[in-house]
Amino acid sequence: MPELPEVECIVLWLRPKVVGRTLSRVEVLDPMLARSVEVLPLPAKVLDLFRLGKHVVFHLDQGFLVVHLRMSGTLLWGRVGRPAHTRCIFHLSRGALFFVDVRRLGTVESREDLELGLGPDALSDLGFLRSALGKSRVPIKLWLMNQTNIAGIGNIYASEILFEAGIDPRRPASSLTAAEVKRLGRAIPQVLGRAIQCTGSTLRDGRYLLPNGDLGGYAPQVYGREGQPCAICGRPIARLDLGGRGTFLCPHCQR
DNA sequence: TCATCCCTGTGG
DNA sequence: CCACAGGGATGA
Repeated sequence: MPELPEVECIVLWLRPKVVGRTLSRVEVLDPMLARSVEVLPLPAKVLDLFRLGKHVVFHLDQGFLVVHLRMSGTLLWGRVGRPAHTRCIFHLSRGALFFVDVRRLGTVESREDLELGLGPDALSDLGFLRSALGKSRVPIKLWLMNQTNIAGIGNIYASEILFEAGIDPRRPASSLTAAEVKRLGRAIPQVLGRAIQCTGSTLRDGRYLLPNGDLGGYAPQVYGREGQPCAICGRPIARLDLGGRGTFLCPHCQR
């Protein structure tokens, strides 16, 4: 479900609620994500909460708790009762955080380090793009979605960013001209920043929510809009398959 | 570098 | 019923 903007919004919302509080218990309801949670020394103080790529990281006084929401996970703050599909509950002083995940693909792990194998964050300095892209012949959209290349971009925003940059998602990464790399470097923070300002995107299935239950307000320009008119030229948005994922573009505006 | 798989739910 | 869903690990 969540890509960089959604995870960023979740973290921004939660940070003031959890930082400084004590994590007394992690109640694992789904054995599928038990993993190394038991190893966690509790109780622990939450020193900080931050985003790393698409991961939510609790910095505890004795290590890190890393949550990955994958396709359908979300974090809901202190609701009365237990939401459907709750897989795990983080019990904090004066509050509880529910990890809800219909598809059960999400993960919770305690770690001593943060070596997650991620490339530079998509909101960091993108000066590396030019040389990095030159080394790969994979379609640019798949390159952007590979977290070891650049961290945080997923299936929605890969399509959105390439529309903003006017680049066809099928183009080999190494085929981009200097001007196109420059446009891409501008489109990435622009699209992601705009999405964060809109508190992320909630698709029709309504799975992504802010921790208080609010919906994200970002309206995609191309993602999920097959057949609808392009905002620039009015011609219909097309859909194609890249790496087994739905890919949306304006064939006229993106070259 | 690809297809396949993990899992569950929804929409056409 | 089948296609598809915001992610990523795996193995051919």
